[in-house]
Amino acid sequence: MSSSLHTEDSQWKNPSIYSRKDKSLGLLCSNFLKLCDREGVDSTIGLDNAADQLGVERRRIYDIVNILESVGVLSRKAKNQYRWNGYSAISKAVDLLKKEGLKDLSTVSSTCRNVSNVIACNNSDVKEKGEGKTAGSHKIDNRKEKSLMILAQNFVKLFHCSDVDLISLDKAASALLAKTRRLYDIANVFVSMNLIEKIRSPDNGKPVFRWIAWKENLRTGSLVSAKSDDSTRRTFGAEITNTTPKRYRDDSSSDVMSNGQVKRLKVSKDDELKDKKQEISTEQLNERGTKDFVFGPFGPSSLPRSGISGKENLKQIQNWEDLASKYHPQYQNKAANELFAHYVEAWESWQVEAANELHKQHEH
DNA sequence: GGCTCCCGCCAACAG
DNA sequence: CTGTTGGCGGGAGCC
Repeated sequence: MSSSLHTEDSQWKNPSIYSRKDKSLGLLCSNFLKLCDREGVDSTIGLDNAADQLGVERRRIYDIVNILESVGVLSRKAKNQYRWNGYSAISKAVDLLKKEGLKDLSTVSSTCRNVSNVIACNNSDVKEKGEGKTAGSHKIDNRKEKSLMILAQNFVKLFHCSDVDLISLDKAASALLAKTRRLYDIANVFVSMNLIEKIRSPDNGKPVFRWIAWKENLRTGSLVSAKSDDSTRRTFGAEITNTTPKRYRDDSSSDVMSNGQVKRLKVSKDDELKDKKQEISTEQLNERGTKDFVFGPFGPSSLPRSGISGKENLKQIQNWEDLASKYHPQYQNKAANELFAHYVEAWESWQVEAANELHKQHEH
């Protein structure tokens, strides 16, 4: 108790070493996934427990859970209870999302014209939730529309329903009528799941994201973070002493799970960036013994948009975009900025328009 | 200096 | 009402 050997050797204990990276959503997500995955079948995740195990506030768990739910790995069972669906659920969910997105595209609404806007608009229509409420047609949950889950789903659609491979958060934000800040959260989680990756635009070095899970031929995924032996995980768990002990559940912690094995792995700080997805092995995750992780029904044969040569074109166009981005800083005043914005929007618009055309005549 | 994005306030929502 | 969820943006860390 009072034996506080306060010497200067306690490096990881020194509050001045604090790095916000140690608390990033992505890292937390990795740990959370580990937590979930180690449980066998019938794994029910308790938010309190999870927060406790990971040494973070509940608030952060909500963020992660919502995003994870958007791609199906989790689903809400009850208050404070989530069910772990496994990684195999992702392809299904994404597939569905893609279908949804494409459908929305074909039924172009009046004002919504390009992919982004269609996606952004489509959640403003009715939810068709059976017949629960009698004449309960008041203003639709504005709150719900803006939820992280919906936004995350739309973000996914953006990748799968448009021809662009590289998407900057900036663009995505304006496309989805959302705040960029929120997309950072989502992107970080997806990155930690290896669904997408962040790369730099060659010219300007502006970060953009690209979908990398189960690409063309390799049908296994990624999600390396789930298990694997990569010891690049940062310290975490019960070691975060400086994590504002503000509002945790009391110590009586009824450990639902066996005992937290999420203890610190003790690794050096900077090396996680090295091994990105790079090598996506065929297995390395299905060691749980269950039928998890199948990733079957997701082939390259999607995108009915028969863009044979169009694809090439669009690739080309992307360069233009990058080019445009590069020039962005040149515009100083507001007017010019808006002009630029218009330009970008126009670019997106016509691109999609073309896709739509193909779509239509493909329909017949 | 701009890009990232953690933190936690506090308002909806559920019980 | 209390407790749970989670939008939201201030502002600080990081490049």
